[in-house]
Amino acid sequence: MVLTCWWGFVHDYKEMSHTKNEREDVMFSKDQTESPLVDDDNCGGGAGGGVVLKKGPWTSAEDAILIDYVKKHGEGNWNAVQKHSGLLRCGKSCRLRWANHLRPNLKKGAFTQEEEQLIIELHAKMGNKWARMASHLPGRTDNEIKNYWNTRIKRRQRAGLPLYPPEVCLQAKQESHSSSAVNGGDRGPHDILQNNSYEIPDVIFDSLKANQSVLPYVPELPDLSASSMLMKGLGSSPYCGFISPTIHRQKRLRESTAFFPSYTGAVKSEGPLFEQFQDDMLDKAARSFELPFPIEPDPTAKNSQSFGVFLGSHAISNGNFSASEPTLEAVKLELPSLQYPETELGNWGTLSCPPPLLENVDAFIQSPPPTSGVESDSLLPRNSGLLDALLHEAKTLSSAKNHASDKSSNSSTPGDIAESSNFNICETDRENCGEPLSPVGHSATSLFSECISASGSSLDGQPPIETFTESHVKSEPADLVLTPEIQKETPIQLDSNCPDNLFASNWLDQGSGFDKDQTIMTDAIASLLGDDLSSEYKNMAAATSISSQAWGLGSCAWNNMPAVCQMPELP
DNA sequence: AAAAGCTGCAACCGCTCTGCG
DNA sequence: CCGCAGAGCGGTTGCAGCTTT
Repeated sequence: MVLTCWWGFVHDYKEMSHTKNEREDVMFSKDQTESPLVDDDNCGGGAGGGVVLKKGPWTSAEDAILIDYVKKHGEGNWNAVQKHSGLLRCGKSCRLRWANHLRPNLKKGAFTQEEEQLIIELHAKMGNKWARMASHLPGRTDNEIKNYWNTRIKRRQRAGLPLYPPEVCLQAKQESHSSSAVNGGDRGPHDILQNNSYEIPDVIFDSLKANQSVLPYVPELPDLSASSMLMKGLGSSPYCGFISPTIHRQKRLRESTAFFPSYTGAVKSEGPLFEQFQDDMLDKAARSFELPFPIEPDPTAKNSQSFGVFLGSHAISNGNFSASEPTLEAVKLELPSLQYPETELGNWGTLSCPPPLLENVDAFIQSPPPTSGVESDSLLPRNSGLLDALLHEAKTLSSAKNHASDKSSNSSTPGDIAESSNFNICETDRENCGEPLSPVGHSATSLFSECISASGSSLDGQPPIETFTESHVKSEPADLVLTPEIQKETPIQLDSNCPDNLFASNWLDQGSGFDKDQTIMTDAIASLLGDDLSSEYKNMAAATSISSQAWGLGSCAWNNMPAVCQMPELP
C-alpha cells in the first residue's frame, strides 16, 4: 500500500516525530471518521467544493497520501490534492504539512548552536521574516524557526534579557543603515533592534512621564511616542522586556525567587538566612511603593508599617498573593533573574571567546563595601556551581580589567558575539552610529548604576547574606559550564570605581531628558532599597551582569525599570 | 501519587501578495 | 484596472508531555 512506500520515504520524519504520530497510526481508521471535520471555507480555496474537510493533527495515512501525491504531481497546486488524492484536507493544510513535516531533507530535532546563532543574526537583520530566514537554514522550516524564536523570546523575557547580543545589534544596525541608504529606508530589523536595545528606555521614560499617578502595573503603556515602533515592529510585549502581566503568578514567583541565589551568591555568604534578606528587601520595596511621594527620607529606617500584601517572604514564596496585586508584581519585576536561557548563554558564550567578554563587565562592577566583598567559594558552602561560575567570571573580569585600558575600542567585530557586554554594545553602538541615543542599554544601565550609586552607603552593619541552597536555583545547565579549574579560581576583587555616570552622562549630553527621569528613578530606587540594600544591589548588579555573560546585564537593569517607572513622579 | 502549571510544538487562522483573466 | 484564486506568511491557539507543588 501507499503506507509502505511512504514509510521509507519519511523514515527520518518518523524517527523524529512524536509519539502522537505513532498513536495516530493506530488510530488511523478511527481518525478518518471521527476527527473533527470542517468545511473547506476556512482554507480559502474552493477546492473542496463543499466537501467537508478534516482539521487537526495529521495521521500517518494522510501523510502517506500527501507524500504519494507530491511524488506523482510535484509540489504546488495544493488545492488539487484533495481532488486527485481524495485527501480530506484543504490545500493550505496540505502545503503546510508538506513544507513543515513531510518534504525531504527536513532537519528535525533541536537547532544546533550554529543554527541558533544564525537565526538570531537573521532575525536581527530581517525581523519576523520567518520564511526568508528559513531559506538561510537548509532543512529548517519557517514554522520551526518561528517557534524557536518565540520560545526564545519567552525565555529571554522571563530572564529579563535583551533579545540580541550586542554585536548582533550593532551589526544589524550598521547593515540596516547601509541598506536603508540603498533601499530608501526600508524599515527592517533595525526597528526591532531599536526596540530591543535602544527604544525600550524611551518607552520607560515616556511612560514614566505619562503616568503621573501610580501605575503599579501597566499592561499597556500609554502613547509610546517614538517608541511606538517597538510595539509595531514587535507585535506585542515579548519584545518589550516587561514581564507580561499575563504571566502566571506562580511562574513569576518562581522566577523572582530564582534571582535571589545569584544575588546572595555575589555577596558574602555568611550570616542570616537569605530569607531574612528577602523579607527585608521586600519590606523596603513594599514600603517604598506604598508610601506616597516623597519617599520616606530615611530609607534605612525599618519601620513596621504595614504594606498590604507584603507580609514577608513567605507570602511570596507560598504563592498566596493574588496576581492582581500589582505592587507585588512591581517589586518582583525589579528583581533580576538568573534564569538565563540555557541556550543563549551557552551559545553565545561558546561562539566566541568568553574571556574578553568579561572585561566589558568591568564597568558595572560596583564598589562593594569592604565588608561585602565576595568571598571565595570556600565561603559558599552551598554554592550551587552557578555561583562558582559567577565568581570565576568576576575574577576573570578583575584580571582582564588591567588590560582593558581602552574600552571604546571594543567596538566589536561582527562575529564576536559574546565579546562585549550589553553596556558596551550600547556604548559602541552609539559611538559608531552616532545617532541620538535611545538607550536601552544606556538608560537602563545608567539607571541601574544610578540607583546603585545613589544610595552609596555600605553594608556596614548589615549582616552578610547567606547563600542559598542549590534547591533554590532553578537549574539551567547550559548557562554556565563550570570546570574544576574554574571552581578553583580565586574570589573576585570587585572594582571600587563606580562608573555610574559613564552612561548617564552621555545621556545627559544627548539632551535626552533623561536627567529628570534619572533623578526621579535614582531617588526612588535609593529610597526603595535603602542604603544597605543598595549596596547589596551593587553586588547583585555585578553578579547578575557576570552571570548573564555581560550582555544581559542591561536588561537586568532594564528588568528593574518597569517597577521604577510605575512609581509616581515626584511632585 | 496526584493535581496544577508550564513548555514547546504542530496546526490553524486570517491577512497579504502575486499571477491571471 | 479590477476581481478572483492560489500561494505564502506571520500570529495565534490547542494540546501533549514534562515539571513543579
